Amino acid sequence: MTFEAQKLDPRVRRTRQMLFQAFQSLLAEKTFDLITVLDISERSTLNRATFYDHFPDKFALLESMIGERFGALVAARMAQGDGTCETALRLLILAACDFLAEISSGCQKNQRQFEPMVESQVKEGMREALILALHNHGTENPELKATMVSWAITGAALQWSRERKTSADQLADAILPTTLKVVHP
Amino acid sequence: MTFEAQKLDPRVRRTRQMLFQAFQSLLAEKTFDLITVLDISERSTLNRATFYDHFPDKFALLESMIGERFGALVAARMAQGDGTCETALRLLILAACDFLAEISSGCQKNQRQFEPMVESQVKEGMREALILALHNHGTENPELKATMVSWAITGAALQWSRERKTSADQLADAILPTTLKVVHP
DNA sequence: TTGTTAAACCAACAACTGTCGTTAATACAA
DNA sequence: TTGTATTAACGACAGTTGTTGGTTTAACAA
Repeated sequence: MTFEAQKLDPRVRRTRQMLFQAFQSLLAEKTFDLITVLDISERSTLNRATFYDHFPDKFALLESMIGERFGALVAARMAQGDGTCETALRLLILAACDFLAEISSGCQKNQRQFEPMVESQVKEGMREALILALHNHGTENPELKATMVSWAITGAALQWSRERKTSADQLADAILPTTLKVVHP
Repeated sequence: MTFEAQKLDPRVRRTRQMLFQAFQSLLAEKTFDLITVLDISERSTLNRATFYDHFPDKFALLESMIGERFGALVAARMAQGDGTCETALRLLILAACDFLAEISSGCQKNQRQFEPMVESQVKEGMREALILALHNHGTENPELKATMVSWAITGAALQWSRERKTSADQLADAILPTTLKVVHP
Protein backbone atom coordinates (compact mmCIF):
# COMPACT_ATOMS: atom_id res chain seq x y z
CA MET A 1 0.00 0.00 0.00
CA THR A 2 0.91 3.63 -0.56
CA PHE A 3 3.58 2.71 -3.06
CA GLU A 4 5.79 5.57 -4.09
CA ALA A 5 5.84 4.72 -7.76
CA GLN A 6 2.09 5.09 -7.73
CA LYS A 7 1.56 6.55 -11.19
CA LEU A 8 1.85 9.97 -9.67
CA ASP A 9 2.28 13.17 -11.63
CA PRO A 10 6.06 13.48 -11.97
CA ARG A 11 5.85 17.06 -10.76
CA VAL A 12 4.32 15.87 -7.52
CA ARG A 13 6.93 13.18 -6.98
CA ARG A 14 9.68 15.67 -7.75
CA THR A 15 8.27 18.28 -5.39
CA ARG A 16 7.82 15.85 -2.53
CA GLN A 17 11.33 14.59 -3.06
CA MET A 18 12.72 18.10 -2.97
CA LEU A 19 10.82 18.87 0.21
CA PHE A 20 12.12 15.70 1.84
CA GLN A 21 15.68 16.51 0.82
CA ALA A 22 15.52 20.11 1.98
CA PHE A 23 13.99 19.06 5.26
CA GLN A 24 16.59 16.37 5.75
CA SER A 25 19.49 18.74 5.19
CA LEU A 26 17.95 21.28 7.56
CA LEU A 27 17.58 18.60 10.23
CA ALA A 28 21.33 18.13 10.07
CA GLU A 29 21.77 21.77 11.06
CA LYS A 30 18.90 22.72 13.34
CA THR A 31 16.49 21.02 15.68
CA PHE A 32 13.03 20.38 14.39
CA ASP A 33 11.29 23.19 16.20
CA LEU A 34 13.74 25.77 14.89
CA ILE A 35 12.99 24.80 11.31
CA THR A 36 10.29 26.92 9.73
CA VAL A 37 8.20 26.23 6.68
CA LEU A 38 9.94 29.21 5.15
CA ASP A 39 13.31 27.54 5.72
CA ILE A 40 12.09 24.42 3.98
CA SER A 41 10.66 26.26 1.02
CA GLU A 42 13.80 28.35 0.56
CA ARG A 43 16.13 25.39 0.85
CA SER A 44 14.06 23.43 -1.64
CA THR A 45 13.79 26.42 -4.02
CA LEU A 46 10.05 25.90 -3.95
CA ASN A 47 7.41 28.43 -3.16
CA ARG A 48 6.09 28.37 0.37
CA ALA A 49 2.53 27.99 -0.86
CA THR A 50 3.63 24.87 -2.72
CA PHE A 51 4.61 23.35 0.59
CA TYR A 52 1.06 23.80 1.82
CA ASP A 53 -0.25 22.18 -1.36
CA HIS A 54 1.46 19.00 -0.19
CA PHE A 55 1.41 19.02 3.60
CA PRO A 56 -0.76 20.81 6.13
CA ASP A 57 2.26 21.69 8.26
CA LYS A 58 5.81 20.67 9.02
CA PHE A 59 4.64 17.97 11.41
CA ALA A 60 2.91 16.18 8.58
CA LEU A 61 6.06 16.39 6.51
CA LEU A 62 8.07 14.81 9.29
CA GLU A 63 5.46 12.15 9.83
CA SER A 64 5.29 11.27 6.18
CA MET A 65 9.05 11.16 5.75
CA ILE A 66 9.70 9.03 8.80
CA GLY A 67 6.82 6.70 8.05
CA GLU A 68 7.92 6.18 4.48
CA ARG A 69 11.51 5.48 5.42
CA PHE A 70 10.78 3.12 8.28
CA GLY A 71 8.17 1.33 6.22
CA ALA A 72 10.70 0.75 3.48
CA LEU A 73 13.30 -0.45 5.96
CA VAL A 74 10.90 -2.92 7.55
CA ALA A 75 9.81 -4.25 4.17
CA ALA A 76 13.42 -4.79 3.13
CA ARG A 77 14.40 -6.48 6.37
CA MET A 78 11.36 -8.73 6.62
CA ALA A 79 12.08 -10.11 3.17
CA GLN A 80 15.16 -11.77 4.65
CA GLY A 81 13.13 -13.78 7.16
CA ASP A 82 12.36 -17.48 7.00
CA GLY A 83 8.72 -17.14 7.96
CA THR A 84 9.07 -18.16 11.59
CA CYS A 85 7.75 -15.88 14.27
CA GLU A 86 11.05 -15.81 16.07
CA THR A 87 13.13 -14.53 13.19
CA ALA A 88 10.42 -12.08 12.24
CA LEU A 89 10.51 -10.63 15.74
CA ARG A 90 14.30 -10.49 15.73
CA LEU A 91 14.34 -8.73 12.38
CA LEU A 92 11.82 -6.19 13.63
CA ILE A 93 13.81 -5.51 16.78
CA LEU A 94 16.99 -4.97 14.80
CA ALA A 95 15.20 -2.78 12.27
CA ALA A 96 13.88 -0.56 15.03
CA CYS A 97 17.30 -0.32 16.67
CA ASP A 98 19.09 0.54 13.46
CA PHE A 99 16.50 3.07 12.45
CA LEU A 100 16.43 4.85 15.78
CA ALA A 101 20.21 4.80 16.01
CA GLU A 102 20.54 6.34 12.59
CA ILE A 103 17.94 8.98 13.37
CA SER A 104 19.52 10.06 16.60
CA SER A 105 23.01 10.17 15.12
CA GLY A 106 22.00 11.92 11.89
CA CYS A 107 20.21 14.75 13.65
CA GLN A 108 21.27 16.68 16.67
CA LYS A 109 19.24 16.50 19.84
CA ASN A 110 15.64 16.71 18.88
CA GLN A 111 12.93 17.63 21.20
CA ARG A 112 9.37 17.32 22.35
CA GLN A 113 7.83 17.43 18.90
CA PHE A 114 10.29 15.26 17.07
CA GLU A 115 10.66 12.12 19.11
CA PRO A 116 6.98 11.36 19.66
CA MET A 117 6.48 11.47 15.90
CA VAL A 118 9.32 9.05 15.28
CA GLU A 119 8.07 6.79 18.03
CA SER A 120 4.56 6.63 16.70
CA GLN A 121 5.67 5.90 13.15
CA VAL A 122 7.98 3.15 14.34
CA LYS A 123 5.22 1.63 16.44
CA GLU A 124 2.80 1.83 13.58
CA GLY A 125 5.13 0.30 11.01
CA MET A 126 6.08 -2.49 13.33
CA ARG A 127 2.49 -3.17 14.27
CA GLU A 128 1.45 -3.58 10.65
CA ALA A 129 4.24 -6.04 9.98
CA LEU A 130 3.38 -7.93 13.14
CA ILE A 131 -0.29 -8.24 12.34
CA LEU A 132 0.61 -9.86 9.03
CA ALA A 133 2.96 -12.27 10.75
CA LEU A 134 0.48 -13.14 13.52
CA HIS A 135 -2.41 -13.77 11.18
CA ASN A 136 -0.36 -16.48 9.51
CA HIS A 137 0.16 -18.16 12.84
CA GLY A 138 -3.45 -18.07 13.93
CA THR A 139 -2.77 -16.26 17.17
CA GLU A 140 -5.90 -15.19 18.99
CA ASN A 141 -6.49 -11.48 19.56
CA PRO A 142 -3.80 -10.56 17.06
CA GLU A 143 -4.49 -6.82 17.09
CA LEU A 144 -4.07 -6.51 20.83
CA LYS A 145 -0.95 -8.66 20.89
CA ALA A 146 0.52 -6.79 17.95
CA THR A 147 -0.05 -3.53 19.76
CA MET A 148 1.55 -4.67 22.97
CA VAL A 149 4.56 -6.25 21.30
CA SER A 150 5.18 -3.36 18.94
CA TRP A 151 4.93 -0.85 21.75
CA ALA A 152 7.18 -2.88 24.03
CA ILE A 153 9.82 -3.34 21.35
CA THR A 154 9.74 0.31 20.36
CA GLY A 155 10.18 1.36 23.96
CA ALA A 156 13.06 -1.02 24.47
CA ALA A 157 14.74 0.02 21.22
CA LEU A 158 14.36 3.68 22.04
CA GLN A 159 15.86 3.24 25.48
CA TRP A 160 18.68 1.22 23.93
CA SER A 161 19.33 3.92 21.34
CA ARG A 162 19.70 6.48 24.08
CA GLU A 163 22.08 4.43 26.21
CA ARG A 164 24.02 2.47 23.60
CA LYS A 165 25.69 0.32 26.23
CA THR A 166 25.28 -2.91 24.30
CA SER A 167 24.95 -3.98 20.67
CA ALA A 168 21.60 -4.21 18.97
CA ASP A 169 21.98 -7.98 18.78
CA GLN A 170 22.44 -8.15 22.52
CA LEU A 171 19.26 -6.21 23.03
CA ALA A 172 17.46 -8.58 20.69
CA ASP A 173 18.79 -11.54 22.68
CA ALA A 174 17.62 -9.92 25.87
CA ILE A 175 14.06 -9.15 24.87
CA LEU A 176 13.25 -11.82 22.31
CA PRO A 177 12.28 -14.51 24.83
CA THR A 178 9.79 -12.30 26.63
CA THR A 179 8.26 -10.89 23.45
CA LEU A 180 7.94 -14.39 22.05
CA LYS A 181 6.11 -15.47 25.17
CA VAL A 182 3.56 -12.74 24.63
CA VAL A 183 2.87 -13.98 21.14
CA HIS A 184 2.95 -17.71 21.93
CA PRO A 185 1.69 -18.02 25.50
CA MET B 1 8.55 14.38 43.43
CA THR B 2 7.58 17.71 41.91
CA PHE B 3 4.93 18.21 44.58
CA GLU B 4 2.48 20.96 43.88
CA ALA B 5 2.45 22.34 47.38
CA GLN B 6 6.11 23.03 46.89
CA LYS B 7 6.36 26.25 48.88
CA LEU B 8 5.74 28.16 45.70
CA ASP B 9 4.95 31.82 45.53
CA PRO B 10 1.15 31.91 45.83
CA ARG B 11 0.99 34.16 42.80
CA VAL B 12 2.70 31.53 40.71
CA ARG B 13 0.43 28.77 41.95
CA ARG B 14 -2.57 30.93 41.30
CA THR B 15 -1.45 31.82 37.80
CA ARG B 16 -0.67 28.24 36.88
CA GLN B 17 -4.02 27.18 38.24
CA MET B 18 -5.82 29.79 36.20
CA LEU B 19 -3.97 28.72 33.07
CA PHE B 20 -4.87 25.08 33.69
CA GLN B 21 -8.52 25.95 34.23
CA ALA B 22 -8.77 28.16 31.18
CA PHE B 23 -7.06 25.53 29.08
CA GLN B 24 -9.32 22.82 30.39
CA SER B 25 -12.48 24.74 29.61
CA LEU B 26 -11.20 25.53 26.13
CA LEU B 27 -10.47 21.86 25.51
CA ALA B 28 -14.14 21.17 26.11
CA GLU B 29 -14.98 23.45 23.21
CA LYS B 30 -12.20 23.16 20.65
CA THR B 31 -9.57 20.69 19.61
CA PHE B 32 -6.08 21.29 20.85
CA ASP B 33 -4.64 22.67 17.66
CA LEU B 34 -7.40 25.25 17.33
CA ILE B 35 -6.60 26.66 20.75
CA THR B 36 -4.19 29.59 20.63
CA VAL B 37 -2.11 31.05 23.38
CA LEU B 38 -4.20 34.17 22.95
CA ASP B 39 -7.35 32.13 23.67
CA ILE B 40 -5.82 30.79 26.84
CA SER B 41 -4.65 34.15 28.06
CA GLU B 42 -8.01 35.77 27.37
CA ARG B 43 -10.00 32.99 29.02
CA SER B 44 -7.75 33.11 32.06
CA THR B 45 -7.87 36.93 32.19
CA LEU B 46 -4.07 36.87 32.20
CA ASN B 47 -1.77 38.69 29.88
CA ARG B 48 -0.41 36.68 27.01
CA ALA B 49 3.14 37.48 28.03
CA THR B 50 2.36 36.04 31.45
CA PHE B 51 1.64 32.72 29.78
CA TYR B 52 5.14 32.70 28.36
CA ASP B 53 6.54 33.46 31.79
CA HIS B 54 5.26 30.03 32.85
CA PHE B 55 5.38 27.82 29.76
CA PRO B 56 7.40 27.96 26.56
CA ASP B 57 4.32 27.11 24.51
CA LYS B 58 0.93 25.45 24.66
CA PHE B 59 2.47 22.01 24.25
CA ALA B 60 4.34 22.44 27.50
CA LEU B 61 1.14 23.47 29.22
CA LEU B 62 -0.62 20.35 27.99
CA GLU B 63 2.30 18.17 28.97
CA SER B 64 2.48 19.64 32.42
CA MET B 65 -1.23 19.37 33.03
CA ILE B 66 -1.56 15.80 31.81
CA GLY B 67 1.55 14.68 33.64
CA GLU B 68 0.40 16.22 36.89
CA ARG B 69 -3.05 14.69 36.69
CA PHE B 70 -1.98 11.21 35.71
CA GLY B 71 0.78 11.25 38.31
CA ALA B 72 -1.75 12.12 40.98
CA LEU B 73 -4.12 9.40 39.78
CA VAL B 74 -1.41 6.75 39.83
CA ALA B 75 -0.27 7.77 43.29
CA ALA B 76 -3.83 7.55 44.61
CA ARG B 77 -4.51 4.20 43.00
CA MET B 78 -1.23 2.57 43.98
CA ALA B 79 -1.90 3.41 47.61
CA GLN B 80 -4.74 0.86 47.51
CA GLY B 81 -2.40 -1.97 46.57
CA ASP B 82 -1.24 -4.80 48.82
CA GLY B 83 2.38 -4.70 47.71
CA THR B 84 2.27 -7.67 45.37
CA CYS B 85 3.40 -7.26 41.81
CA GLU B 86 0.17 -8.60 40.44
CA THR B 87 -2.14 -6.14 42.11
CA ALA B 88 0.26 -3.31 41.34
CA LEU B 89 0.10 -4.18 37.66
CA ARG B 90 -3.66 -4.49 37.73
CA LEU B 91 -4.01 -1.14 39.42
CA LEU B 92 -1.77 0.47 36.83
CA ILE B 93 -3.71 -1.04 33.95
CA LEU B 94 -7.00 0.18 35.36
CA ALA B 95 -5.56 3.61 36.08
CA ALA B 96 -4.40 3.95 32.48
CA CYS B 97 -7.77 2.79 31.15
CA ASP B 98 -9.75 5.15 33.35
CA PHE B 99 -7.49 8.07 32.59
CA LEU B 100 -7.54 7.57 28.84
CA ALA B 101 -11.28 6.97 28.84
CA GLU B 102 -11.89 10.16 30.74
CA ILE B 103 -9.59 12.14 28.47
CA SER B 104 -11.20 10.95 25.28
CA SER B 105 -14.70 11.51 26.57
CA GLY B 106 -14.01 14.89 28.16
CA CYS B 107 -12.49 16.36 25.02
CA GLN B 108 -13.71 16.02 21.49
CA LYS B 109 -11.57 14.32 18.91
CA ASN B 110 -8.07 15.44 19.39
CA GLN B 111 -5.42 15.16 16.86
CA ARG B 112 -1.83 14.60 15.98
CA GLN B 113 -0.38 16.85 18.67
CA PHE B 114 -2.65 15.90 21.51
CA GLU B 115 -2.58 12.14 21.70
CA PRO B 116 1.18 11.62 21.53
CA MET B 117 1.56 13.95 24.49
CA VAL B 118 -0.99 12.06 26.53
CA GLU B 119 0.60 8.78 25.56
CA SER B 120 4.06 9.81 26.57
CA GLN B 121 2.93 11.17 29.93
CA VAL B 122 1.00 8.00 30.67
CA LYS B 123 3.97 5.86 29.73
CA GLU B 124 6.27 7.97 31.83
CA GLY B 125 4.05 7.98 34.91
CA MET B 126 3.50 4.26 34.69
CA ARG B 127 7.18 3.57 34.17
CA GLU B 128 8.14 5.47 37.30
CA ALA B 129 5.63 3.57 39.39
CA LEU B 130 6.78 0.28 37.90
CA ILE B 131 10.44 0.92 38.59
CA LEU B 132 9.63 1.47 42.24
CA ALA B 133 7.62 -1.75 42.36
CA LEU B 134 10.23 -3.80 40.52
CA HIS B 135 13.10 -2.62 42.68
CA ASN B 136 11.31 -4.05 45.70
CA HIS B 137 11.11 -7.42 44.01
CA GLY B 138 14.74 -7.58 42.93
CA THR B 139 13.96 -8.08 39.25
CA GLU B 140 17.01 -7.92 37.04
CA ASN B 141 17.19 -5.21 34.41
CA PRO B 142 14.33 -3.31 36.02
CA GLU B 143 14.59 -0.24 33.78
CA LEU B 144 14.28 -2.22 30.58
CA LYS B 145 11.42 -4.33 31.89
CA ALA B 146 9.64 -1.28 33.25
CA THR B 147 9.92 0.36 29.86
CA MET B 148 8.56 -2.62 27.99
CA VAL B 149 5.70 -3.26 30.36
CA SER B 150 4.66 0.38 30.62
CA TRP B 151 4.72 0.80 26.86
CA ALA B 152 2.81 -2.42 26.27
CA ILE B 153 0.15 -1.53 28.82
CA THR B 154 -0.22 2.00 27.50
CA GLY B 155 -0.65 0.68 23.97
CA ALA B 156 -3.21 -1.84 25.06
CA ALA B 157 -5.12 0.69 27.16
CA LEU B 158 -5.12 3.20 24.34
CA GLN B 159 -6.45 0.67 21.87
CA TRP B 160 -9.07 -0.39 24.41
CA SER B 161 -10.11 3.23 24.96
CA ARG B 162 -10.68 3.64 21.26
CA GLU B 163 -12.74 0.49 20.82
CA ARG B 164 -14.54 0.23 24.15
CA LYS B 165 -15.84 -3.22 23.34
CA THR B 166 -15.13 -4.64 26.80
CA SER B 167 -14.82 -3.36 30.34
CA ALA B 168 -11.52 -2.16 31.72
CA ASP B 169 -11.49 -5.13 34.08
CA GLN B 170 -11.79 -7.49 31.17
CA LEU B 171 -8.82 -5.86 29.50
CA ALA B 172 -6.85 -6.21 32.71
CA ASP B 173 -7.78 -9.90 32.87
CA ALA B 174 -6.69 -10.34 29.29
CA ILE B 175 -3.28 -8.73 29.52
CA LEU B 176 -2.27 -9.29 33.12
CA PRO B 177 -0.92 -12.82 32.61
CA THR B 178 1.38 -11.82 29.76
CA THR B 179 2.63 -8.66 31.46
CA LEU B 180 3.28 -10.62 34.63
CA LYS B 181 5.33 -13.12 32.66
CA VAL B 182 7.53 -10.31 31.40
CA VAL B 183 8.24 -9.18 34.93
CA HIS B 184 8.63 -12.65 36.49
CA PRO B 185 10.04 -14.87 33.73
C1' DT C 1 -0.05 19.41 -32.41
C1' DT C 2 -3.52 21.22 -29.66
C1' DG C 3 -6.67 21.57 -25.64
C1' DT C 4 -7.59 20.33 -21.05
C1' DT C 5 -6.20 19.51 -16.51
C1' DA C 6 -3.59 20.14 -12.65
C1' DA C 7 0.45 21.66 -10.41
C1' DA C 8 3.66 25.37 -9.22
C1' DC C 9 4.37 30.26 -8.60
C1' DC C 10 3.43 34.73 -6.64
C1' DA C 11 1.84 38.57 -3.76
C1' DA C 12 -0.66 39.88 -0.16
C1' DC C 13 -3.69 39.14 4.01
C1' DA C 14 -4.94 38.72 8.88
C1' DA C 15 -3.78 36.16 12.69
C1' DC C 16 -0.69 34.08 15.90
C1' DT C 17 3.97 33.56 17.94
C1' DG C 18 7.69 34.45 20.82
C1' DT C 19 10.49 38.08 22.85
C1' DC C 20 11.75 42.57 25.10
C1' DG C 21 11.85 46.47 28.04
C1' DT C 22 9.23 48.92 31.14
C1' DT C 23 6.00 49.69 34.80
C1' DA C 24 2.90 48.28 38.58
C1' DA C 25 1.62 45.18 42.11
C1' DT C 26 2.40 41.60 45.40
C1' DA C 27 4.94 38.43 48.65
C1' DC C 28 7.90 38.19 52.31
C1' DA C 29 11.62 39.21 55.48
C1' DA C 30 13.88 42.51 58.37
C1' DT D 1 5.84 48.88 58.77
C1' DT D 2 9.11 49.50 55.51
C1' DG D 3 12.33 47.88 51.99
C1' DT D 4 13.60 44.61 48.63
C1' DA D 5 13.02 41.20 45.35
C1' DT D 6 10.10 38.67 42.71
C1' DT D 7 6.30 38.39 39.60
C1' DA D 8 2.43 39.94 36.79
C1' DA D 9 0.79 43.38 33.53
C1' DC D 10 1.32 45.85 29.44
C1' DG D 11 2.55 47.57 24.71
C1' DA D 12 5.23 46.90 20.89
C1' DC D 13 8.14 44.35 17.75
C1' DA D 14 9.69 41.35 13.85
C1' DG D 15 8.95 36.97 12.13
C1' DT D 16 5.97 32.86 11.03
C1' DT D 17 1.71 30.78 9.74
C1' DG D 18 -1.95 29.29 6.93
C1' DT D 19 -5.02 30.87 3.30
C1' DT D 20 -6.69 33.08 -0.97
C1' DG D 21 -7.17 34.54 -5.82
C1' DG D 22 -4.96 34.92 -9.88
C1' DT D 23 -1.18 33.76 -13.19
C1' DT D 24 2.14 30.83 -15.45
C1' DT D 25 3.91 26.51 -16.58
C1' DA D 26 4.14 21.62 -17.25
C1' DA D 27 1.86 16.93 -18.02
C1' DC D 28 -0.81 14.11 -20.80
C1' DA D 29 -4.47 12.54 -23.80
C1' DA D 30 -6.98 13.19 -28.01
